Amino acid sequence: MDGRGKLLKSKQQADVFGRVRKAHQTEVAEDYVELIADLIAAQGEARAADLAARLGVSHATVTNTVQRLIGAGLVESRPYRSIFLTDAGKRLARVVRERHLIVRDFLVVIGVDAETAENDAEGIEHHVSKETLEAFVRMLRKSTSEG
Amino acid sequence: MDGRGKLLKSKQQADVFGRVRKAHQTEVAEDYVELIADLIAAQGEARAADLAARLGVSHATVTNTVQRLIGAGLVESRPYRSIFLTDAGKRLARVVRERHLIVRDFLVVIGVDAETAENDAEGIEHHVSKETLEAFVRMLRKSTSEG
DNA sequence: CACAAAATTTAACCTAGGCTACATCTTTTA
DNA sequence: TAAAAGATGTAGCCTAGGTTAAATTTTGTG
Repeated sequence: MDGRGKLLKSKQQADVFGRVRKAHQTEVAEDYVELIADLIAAQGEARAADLAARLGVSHATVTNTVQRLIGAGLVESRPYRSIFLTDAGKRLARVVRERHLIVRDFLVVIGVDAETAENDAEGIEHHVSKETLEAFVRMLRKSTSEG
Repeated sequence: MDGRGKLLKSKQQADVFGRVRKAHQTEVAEDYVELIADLIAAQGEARAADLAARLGVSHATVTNTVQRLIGAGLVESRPYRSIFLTDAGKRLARVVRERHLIVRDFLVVIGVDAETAENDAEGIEHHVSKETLEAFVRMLRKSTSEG
């Protein structure tokens, strides 16, 4: 417990915050794509109304965001029709889903209850680097081989 | 590895996303307050220019945000003078700093290198619930008593 | 002490991501 | 099949958090 030690250099610290800001910009895209994939898997299609209900936002907000995701090449949709993932969207969804499950299962393994793990994973997952995710996987494997 | 199982109920899932959105709104406040406290501790005062350099944003952005934090009762400042924390701001800074250190040290303990731990902690810390933080502390204690 | 440099404020603008209200299209059903 | 219900789109608005450029205040120095 040595505390934080000396301050980082300004530029270094600015890079850290910059990365976090950048992560924020991708979070919404990741959440939508993940949710669209889940809905398609569970119900055969993803409707804007379902997304709105599950995200807890208005359908107008969903329309806005879906337009941006179309622009980003992650999603396809024709007026008044349901929403599909492009190949890029499907790839992203797969990555996001795997990461989500790893974070959630990791939290459970260290003693967090299942519901809290699900909740916290939703916020944490977007900020977990490749290295940290690998550390999570190692812990998961260890717990499996032990228990 | 059972996957995610059935979909959550819409309302339940909306609550999860709602919590994450709410966390986002507090992140900037937490980052500023934490940084202001660090700067005061290290340099005796917190200037807008320092905040801007360390956050990697323009000084105009800092001015905007500081105005909002003043409105939120976390920060005090007179025109052209440096920035201080209110009592509420100091309390928040203490909580945020402790949580940050726990997350960072926890990541190190599970095998993440120090620099990545510092980077990821900055993003993760805002999304860690009390329960998960307690699980982190337990792991930290275990590693201390073991190693 | 005046003036240049540095810091801060202000103004005008942008995007993301929210909202409500209203218009329009689709689907269901009487 | 026509009207009601439900889903989607559109318009106009808001806040947070960014930007650059120009104005102002403070500070440091010749």
